[in-house]
Amino acid sequence: MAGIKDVAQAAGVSVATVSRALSGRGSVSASAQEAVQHAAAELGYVVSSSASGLASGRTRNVGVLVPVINHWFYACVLEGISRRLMDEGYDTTLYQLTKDRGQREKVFSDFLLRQRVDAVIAVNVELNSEEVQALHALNKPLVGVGGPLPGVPTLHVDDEGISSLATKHLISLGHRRIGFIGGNEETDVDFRIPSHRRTGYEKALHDAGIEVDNKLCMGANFTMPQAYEVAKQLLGNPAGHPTALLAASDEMAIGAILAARDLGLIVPRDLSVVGVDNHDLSEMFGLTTIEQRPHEQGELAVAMLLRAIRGEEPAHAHKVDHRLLVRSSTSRPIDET
Amino acid sequence: MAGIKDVAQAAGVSVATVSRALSGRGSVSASAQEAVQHAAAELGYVVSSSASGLASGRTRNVGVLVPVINHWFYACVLEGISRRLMDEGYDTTLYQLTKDRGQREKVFSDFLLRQRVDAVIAVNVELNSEEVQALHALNKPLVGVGGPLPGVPTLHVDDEGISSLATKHLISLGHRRIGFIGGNEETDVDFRIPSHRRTGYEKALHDAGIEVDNKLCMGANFTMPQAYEVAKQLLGNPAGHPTALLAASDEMAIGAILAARDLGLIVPRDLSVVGVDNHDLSEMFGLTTIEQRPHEQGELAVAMLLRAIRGEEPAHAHKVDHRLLVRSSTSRPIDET
DNA sequence: TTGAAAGCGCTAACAG
DNA sequence: CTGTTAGCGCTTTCAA
Repeated sequence: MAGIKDVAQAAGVSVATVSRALSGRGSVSASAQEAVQHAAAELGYVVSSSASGLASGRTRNVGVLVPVINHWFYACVLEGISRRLMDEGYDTTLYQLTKDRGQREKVFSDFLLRQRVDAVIAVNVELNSEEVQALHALNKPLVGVGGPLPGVPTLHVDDEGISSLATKHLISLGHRRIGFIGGNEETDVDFRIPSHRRTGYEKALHDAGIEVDNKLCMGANFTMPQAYEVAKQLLGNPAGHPTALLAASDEMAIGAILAARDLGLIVPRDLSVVGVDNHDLSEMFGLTTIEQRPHEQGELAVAMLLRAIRGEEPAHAHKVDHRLLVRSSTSRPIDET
Repeated sequence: MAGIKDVAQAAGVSVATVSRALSGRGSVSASAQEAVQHAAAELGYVVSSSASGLASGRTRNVGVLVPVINHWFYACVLEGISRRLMDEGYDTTLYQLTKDRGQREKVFSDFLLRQRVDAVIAVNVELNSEEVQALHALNKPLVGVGGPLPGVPTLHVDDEGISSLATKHLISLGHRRIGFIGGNEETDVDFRIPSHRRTGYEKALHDAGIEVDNKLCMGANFTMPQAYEVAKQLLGNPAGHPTALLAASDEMAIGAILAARDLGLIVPRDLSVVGVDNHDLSEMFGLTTIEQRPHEQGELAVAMLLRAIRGEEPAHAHKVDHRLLVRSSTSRPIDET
């Protein structure tokens, strides 16, 4: 392993100049710059992150906190984050937080605080103020994705606006009996995303003078299989089923479509379905949905973080755009006159 | 930030003793051990990974190379890896390799070589011998998941055996015209997993004295939507369709089931379908499949790596078990006598 | 713009 | 079992 000294020697300059030339900090003459670059390439020299980190306090590494990886949203955000970070020459260190309190404390005390990272991105993990404080005290910038964190710049979609928009789409088509498949306690722990989505749904109904019917609202765990089960109950009700259904995620919406099919209902003739996400599978099912772009959210989070790391004006909480994508799973309800 | 000196002072011992007590290397009296532990907890002391890494050459960090994250298999493997690594006190640093050659070289020259990691796990990325050499030269243990790497301990399922088993299952039910949905050039780049799966399928047919019919073999990109399209072509053929279908992944198998349904075919009456994976969605579709457990593969890979890091006898290439899970998507073919 | 030199915080001989 | 001390390889004053 070539060290900085070897490069200095080969380039005929001091180690200080090599350091400056390679890091871009401090000024270096064009000739020295060139010589160093050349020598470094020749020797295959790469700075040691430990040594550089120890001396400078900067690690060029960002910690990313996620609750799960095997889930469309998180995987996409993660891809966006790691891609952008790599472009900027940063490493991505992954911390998967489980429900286990002990493990979570350990992540904070043993992992994050061991100074391996310059900054942290929390994806849908609700940090308590102590945790936020701890990072703050270490002067580690923190950006949140997916839910507002007190005093932390955060990136998130407008969950209420999303479900309100979806509901309005159905109402504007003429639907009055609109069902809702949201989250359950289990999925509502961190940011109450399901709750917010339900609120938007209810608001839109209210605004249209439609009463909320709790019997039309079901909870599931954001997976296709569970939404399938739940939708079957909703749609199989002999007292009559809703003419439209809003699901808090595309995967659940697809589960509902499959449930409808298995009951012999034609979508959208007998049932309109709207989801949220614009998941990779939604096009295949002709699913009308509200698009959110998790990759972009990840990339934006990195951009915000870099500003903070570089000490530029801190970006503030920030809503991510969403838009209605109308496909073939929604239409006017059957005229029952 | 409390440093090792503060702890030493508080515990009334030398920094060397603190280091020994906290790292478990070298012997420390019970009383000193206790005093150090106490002082460290009191002061909220955590070793600086940069300083420790610089002094010892060990970083307690493992680099993981993956081609994508947003895919069931990779996400599961990643979850398994990061969970086990965290249990062992290691961090997980993620490197997402794109097809871009330049970026890939950069990962090697700039990222891995900057000594941030103690070892590397490559998940379905085919490293060339130079890359393997580079890691070897740096004395960084390397473990592969998902494909044999020359001279590298690797964990992988027996792709040929898997598809052979699946095919035999169909043959034993009485099927003779068995279609196959495999990968395409795009998905075959790294380890030719699709090719191996096709080979197993063909072998099983041969063994049963059935000729391979290329018209029954289609390629797709391992996604549900594309498999849906491809299956439609296969099943819609007016000259007659196969009575059974083997897909190289569960997602593709589900795409085929949906295609069959949309053509009015009943699974398994008119068409038996087998997949590979035991994906989260497979149960919901009653899909008969060959199970592979990616979480376990990730965990096993970590175990192998830790042996190498600790200098124990190197684990060798290793096949992961698979098993046939019969559900309701396969049955005897209709008796057409 | 450059070089000399003092650390960064820890580990690992080494000596006791 | 414990303390002393010399680095680990770089960054960053400081002075030139």
